[in-house]
Amino acid sequence: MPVTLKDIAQRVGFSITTVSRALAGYDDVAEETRRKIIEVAREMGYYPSFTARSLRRGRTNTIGFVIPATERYLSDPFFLELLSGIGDGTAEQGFDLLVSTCKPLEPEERLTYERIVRGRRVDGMVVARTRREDERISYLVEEGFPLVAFGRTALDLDFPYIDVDGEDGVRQAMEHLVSLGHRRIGFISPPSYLMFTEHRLAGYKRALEEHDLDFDPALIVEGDLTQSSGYQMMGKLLDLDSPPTAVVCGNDLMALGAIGAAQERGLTVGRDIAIVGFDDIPLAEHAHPPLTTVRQPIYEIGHAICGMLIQLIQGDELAERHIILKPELVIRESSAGPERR
Amino acid sequence: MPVTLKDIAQRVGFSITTVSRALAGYDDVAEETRRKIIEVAREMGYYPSFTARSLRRGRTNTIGFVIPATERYLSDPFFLELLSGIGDGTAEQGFDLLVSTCKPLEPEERLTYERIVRGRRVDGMVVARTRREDERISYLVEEGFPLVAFGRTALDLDFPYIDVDGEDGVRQAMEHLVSLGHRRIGFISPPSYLMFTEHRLAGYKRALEEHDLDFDPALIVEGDLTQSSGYQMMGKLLDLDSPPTAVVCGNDLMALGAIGAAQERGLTVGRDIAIVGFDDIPLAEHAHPPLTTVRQPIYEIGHAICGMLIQLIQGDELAERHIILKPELVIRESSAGPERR
DNA sequence: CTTGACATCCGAAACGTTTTGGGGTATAAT
DNA sequence: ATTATACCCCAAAACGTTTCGGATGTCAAG
Repeated sequence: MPVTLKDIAQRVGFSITTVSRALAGYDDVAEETRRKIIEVAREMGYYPSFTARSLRRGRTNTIGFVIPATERYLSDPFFLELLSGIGDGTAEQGFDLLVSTCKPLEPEERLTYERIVRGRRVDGMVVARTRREDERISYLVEEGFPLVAFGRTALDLDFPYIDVDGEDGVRQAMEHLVSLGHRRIGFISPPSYLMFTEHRLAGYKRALEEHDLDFDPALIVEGDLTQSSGYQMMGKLLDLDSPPTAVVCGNDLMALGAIGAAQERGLTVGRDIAIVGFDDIPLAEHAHPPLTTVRQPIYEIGHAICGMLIQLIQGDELAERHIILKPELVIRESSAGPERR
Repeated sequence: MPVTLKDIAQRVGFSITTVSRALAGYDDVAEETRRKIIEVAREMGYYPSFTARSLRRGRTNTIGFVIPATERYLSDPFFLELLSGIGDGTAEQGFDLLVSTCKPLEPEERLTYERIVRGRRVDGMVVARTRREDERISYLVEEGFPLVAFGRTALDLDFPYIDVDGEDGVRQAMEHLVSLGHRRIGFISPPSYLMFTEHRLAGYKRALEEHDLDFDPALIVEGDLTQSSGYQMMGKLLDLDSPPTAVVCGNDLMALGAIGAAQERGLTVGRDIAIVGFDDIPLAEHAHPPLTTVRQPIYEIGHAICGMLIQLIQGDELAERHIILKPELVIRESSAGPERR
């Protein structure tokens, strides 16, 4: 029972074409007629049918985003912040956002993408948490489907992305720790299949080299980006015969877990041990102690990705197809020198 | 250039109708023909057009969810968990999920709903964080649009919802604190326009009465559900001439902020002061100290809401239109008696 | 009086699917 | 030989837009 163009046409006594063109603002309809049509349309509560319009135009004005949910209880605020950046970006341009969640790396992930892409459900996709060999990206590129990614890959494919220079970020964190006097610095790494792991690890290693510090494999442990894995991995590091005096974590959530583990062993974080995160999620600032971390502007990146994607969809050329942002070290109280001990 | 039924029809030499019916599994097409059609369809990579199908069927197989984002940097893991519950629920039933974010209470919120509902963009809506006079719900009910809410309202309207018994939850928390020996208990309230605030506050007041404790308005402060407001409000409580020995918070995020504020003043949470949250987000368990909180099964509720909504959309009757779940108090280390001081 | 220009309007096709209401052709029953 | 009965197939309409290519009427210029 929704009102259609036909209903309006009948009521005003003009054709469907004229009604459509009047509402669309074409200049080949008389002012008088347009006024009348607009009035009746409003009066009858007309609202164009999204599906009919999409079918005709061959565009859905919708973009898709599949959240790679590693756990059942998706908890990383990273995604929420990214989501709100993307959401605001789409809304501003009159687009909608289709969201799915899907476990990464599983065959069902491919099916999710196929369903969305092949069904022409959306006009473009956002891909986040890129992987070294990212099947999602190779699939989309192969299909010639518009996408913009948050992150790079190791693939030899050209696709538009925004990324943060993780190597530089971790290097900054390391500089900071070294300047505080730390010599044994641990690293709680993200899963190795993720592309940014490689960058962050490279930053860690480069900083060691630059300061002539030994590389000790025992100081590198791999978590899965959850708080509880940060907690566990920190436990492992602290149980070493010669534990680190500072630890850099692959993301803030793991850093929060690491803080918990350290505190549980009676250590005062920021005095007895330094802990640094990555992301600067809202929780970091208000953690206890406030977390020193490498800030990446997640919301802004989501917003910018949206802008690029919509440009692509509209057939425009992108001014920059590859954007790499420098992150910023935010020093708070979770990091301090070992000498205070 | 996507493959359509027409393309297949041309290739196999049957009509579009027959191709459609073969693929849809009707029994009035010969086995031999069906085999052939299915084979060719797969070979050509046929995938039905979502828009065409939606237009014809008058259904989009999509449900909508507008996240009421109070801040720019949406950070409450509550929504992420709810989102994954809803997302999994929709995916399981072959539905899609359309997500928007919108500041609550602003006129633009109404427009967002209108755009989605009037454009017949989705088949039903999920409404979360219900308010006392919830304009979103009155609008949807008025339009006769399918919805299921997470939470009740003060409106005299019948609509399906799932809610958690917040009064009972806070009462349980209070029982726990009183049994530990606390007599001055503070309450960091959620914003008063939210419906669940009323319930949780009622639980607080009822517990006071049941234990003949004085009601002191100074012990009630109102936050906005963010961590930083929890931090600020806790500061206010601790600055009182006679500060509380225990504090119940309207949600976990505020509780985490409250913990930070207490610790900053040199208090050991769980010994010098007891703090209790509400929600049991993943962060709560791994907080330092682990947070005593009232658990509501957010993911499961999201999942169940989805199930109800899809039933409604399919025209089925709901077994239960109003579900109220009892929450469960999870006792961890952030709460202990005042006597240890 | 014809021509052209301009201002308004509209029929019909198209987007890709689903469904309705048959139609044709065998084979089996009468 | 006729009728019934499966069985298999299809044309056409419909969902609600947008757009292409005119059609019509008016009026001024030639």
